[in-house]
Amino acid sequence: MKRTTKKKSLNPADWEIATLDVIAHQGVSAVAVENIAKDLGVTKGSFYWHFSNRKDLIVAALKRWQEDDRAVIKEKIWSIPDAHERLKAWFLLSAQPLQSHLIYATLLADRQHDFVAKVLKEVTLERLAYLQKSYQGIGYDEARSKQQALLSYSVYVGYLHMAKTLHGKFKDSENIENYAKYVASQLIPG
Amino acid sequence: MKRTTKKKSLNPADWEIATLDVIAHQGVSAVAVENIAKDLGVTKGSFYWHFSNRKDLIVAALKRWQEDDRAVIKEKIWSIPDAHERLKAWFLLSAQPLQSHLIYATLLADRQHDFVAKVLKEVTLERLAYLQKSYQGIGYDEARSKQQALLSYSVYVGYLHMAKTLHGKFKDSENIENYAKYVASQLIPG
DNA sequence: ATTTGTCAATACGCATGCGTATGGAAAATG
DNA sequence: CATTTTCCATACGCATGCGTATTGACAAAT
Repeated sequence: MKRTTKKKSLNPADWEIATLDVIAHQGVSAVAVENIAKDLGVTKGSFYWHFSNRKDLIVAALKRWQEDDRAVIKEKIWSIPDAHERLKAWFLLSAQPLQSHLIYATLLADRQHDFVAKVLKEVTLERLAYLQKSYQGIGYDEARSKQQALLSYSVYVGYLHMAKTLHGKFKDSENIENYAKYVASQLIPG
Repeated sequence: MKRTTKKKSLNPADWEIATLDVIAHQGVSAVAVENIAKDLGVTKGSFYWHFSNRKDLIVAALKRWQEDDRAVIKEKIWSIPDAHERLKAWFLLSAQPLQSHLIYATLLADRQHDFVAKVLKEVTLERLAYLQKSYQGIGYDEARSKQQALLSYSVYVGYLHMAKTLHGKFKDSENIENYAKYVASQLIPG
């Protein structure tokens, strides 16, 4: 995955983006300084000018992911005023092949590292909170909307893994579309 | 985690069990020959007498897990004749703190290794099949029971991750019991 | 034009962890 | 008993990958 060398000089963001690419497809433990350097067309001499060590790189990359994800949710989900429609939009978004989902799925895998666990917990709680709020918006009381949010979010997480585990028996978009509709019909009343 | 030295000599099964313990709590990539040897109170000189290499050990351990899990399902789930009750029993079993679930969750994480992916796919398809069969047993047609099985199984997988990710905000068994009942009520008709 | 700052190449040290080679002790076998 | 088998310890080679040290090239500033 060589980059087109349109820029003469790298900045931290370049490294973070390349790192997220590795995380999305191979997981955190596959983040190797020298390999990413090769992807970027340089050697690690460059890396240690921009970052102090490997952990710093990963933390910075995850922060970037977290912020980007937050922005997408804000724009694509919270812009929808009606709670019912908002929930439907969320389920639809969840089934879309975005890198953000891949990253989330691999982070679930690499929880051993405490800095991963930290980000993961933050993101998860945040997402549960807005799901819960949406369910309250369609009339569920607090306790029920909490449970329902957890249930719906579990479906999301589970789906991510199913998609990876069963790839081949699953990926054709016809079925996915169907399934997404079915899930929404089961988890959103009315 | 030192073993009580009641036995003078080790066999492959001892290594496999110790390996599953590591996998359950730290993942496949944490399986290090020398560490497990230390857990068992020997050195790796012993290991390479019983196994040819690290991969063989992991594959053997996973095979053991797969067979044990199959046995549990056969005994605790398929022994129930009524499909409705059987599904309820499955949801209950899923919420129980068994090592088998931990292992499954970490395997989802360590899919990079193709031998892990292989086992994972087998087990998942098998479980989906019996879930589907149970849903057909309560009257769902084939297409619907397939989707419903996928949905229910996603909830299971998602729950495993939620439990780990949110541990602390989640673990008290009162809530888990409640949540399990709620999930069952949502995913089993009647 | 010289100096300074920015970015990168190369070479090295070092830890980890797999696999091998070899030898030894204890138990089974004759 | 002697000898073979079984099981394990020790010591080594080797690859990978992180981090450091040193040097260099090119651009911007003065």
